[in-house]
Amino acid sequence: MTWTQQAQELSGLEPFAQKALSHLGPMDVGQGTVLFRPGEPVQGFVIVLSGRVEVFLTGPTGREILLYSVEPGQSCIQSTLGLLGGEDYTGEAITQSACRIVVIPRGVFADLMARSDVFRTFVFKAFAARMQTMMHLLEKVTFHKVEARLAEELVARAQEGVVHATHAELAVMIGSAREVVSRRLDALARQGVVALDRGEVRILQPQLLEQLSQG
Amino acid sequence: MTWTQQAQELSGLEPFAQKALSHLGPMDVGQGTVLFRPGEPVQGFVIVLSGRVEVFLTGPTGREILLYSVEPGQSCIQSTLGLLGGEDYTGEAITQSACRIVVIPRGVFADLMARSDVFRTFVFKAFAARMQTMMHLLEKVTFHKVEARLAEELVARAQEGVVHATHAELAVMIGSAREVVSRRLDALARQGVVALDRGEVRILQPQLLEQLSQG
DNA sequence: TGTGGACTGTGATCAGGTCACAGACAGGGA
DNA sequence: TCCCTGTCTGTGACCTGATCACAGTCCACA
Repeated sequence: MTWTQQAQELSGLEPFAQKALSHLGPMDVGQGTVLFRPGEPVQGFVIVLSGRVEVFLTGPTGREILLYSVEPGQSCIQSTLGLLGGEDYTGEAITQSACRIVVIPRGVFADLMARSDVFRTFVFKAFAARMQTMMHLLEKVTFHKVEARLAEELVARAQEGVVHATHAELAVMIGSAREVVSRRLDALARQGVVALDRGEVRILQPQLLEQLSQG
Repeated sequence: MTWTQQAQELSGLEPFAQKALSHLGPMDVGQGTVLFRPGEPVQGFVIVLSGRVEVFLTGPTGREILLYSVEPGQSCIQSTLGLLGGEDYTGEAITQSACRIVVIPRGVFADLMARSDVFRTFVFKAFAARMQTMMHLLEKVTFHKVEARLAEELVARAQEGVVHATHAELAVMIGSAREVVSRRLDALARQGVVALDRGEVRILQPQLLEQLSQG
């Protein structure tokens, strides 16, 4: 079985497309690897088979915001921008865990876009989804308060009622500053909504948090 | 001559695609018309032949931010999101002047995407460009100061050294509040960088403004 | 045991968003 | 001509959030 079967959305690929892709070997990259940086020319279209890649935008002061994370079976749409418009990356992609990825070079990408319905749909849907995500992110950053964004992020990231992340990491996720997150968390803790520990936030009142995330 | 020749990027369309599109009549809409609102289902793919359409994001408090404006020959990519991912609009599109537009319905759109290289490239490039714009917007709103954003906008909007816009309109363009813009403009005026009048800003020192826009 | 590095807490300061309201100006009607 | 109304602009007060400058605090590892 080739790697194309690992990505559900690509498992229905036409035989000729399967063949074109089967030549490309998946590559393994360790945690913390920088897949691309702002300003770099685009190498190819990236698909993540396992692990997770996070894409950040970095401001001139060094502050960062998480644009989106790429889960297994998804593609890193940033790379498409360059392939289509010829523009360089604006974001920075870092593997959040050890990852297995496939890089589809320009030529193969263009060919498949022209000939494979399945591949084209895959790319387009991913594109549309990311665009939607970006719009929502913009909306949140522009109009929502830090408290609401933080509450939403905590709810979203919780696994069995616990979020494993430092205040600095949470700040990046919601596009704020570490100190601000610390103070907000402190306030939430004093209200008994969460309990704090080094590197983790335990959610005590999920429904209240949910409510706060609405604004 | 059909309307497809009016949009440069579409003038090289394959004959069969030309034919498919020629059935669609352009329609004229007056200034201030709302083409779509957040939450509405997507009707089709919109191309602007003449005039200008502006797409806004509106916050719960009523504050707005200009996402992008659609110039003649460009398409409104918002509409593609729905056609691909099935999601509703999140933005609001308003004609900024009297416009002539074409709406390509779902079926025709899907067909052309599959069969016409030129059309597909057109859509994709537009998609990539908007995505890039959105990234830059997000970057500006998140990391840049109001002064820099305002300066940039003034430089970009100036026609013969004059920007015709109210403070409230400028605020929407840069995603800030009217009062803040008023105060900033006031400061710039006191420094002799601009001169203010009801509904217009005259730029006195463009090079200084340019400099401010860098941060 | 202590030491460096990562994580968290805290006060001060400034930019910017929001509210409330006061003028200022333009155009139209009496 | 004068008033009236709606739009545009100016201003003070107040609060949130970003930034800076530290001071603790905890952990891992030598």
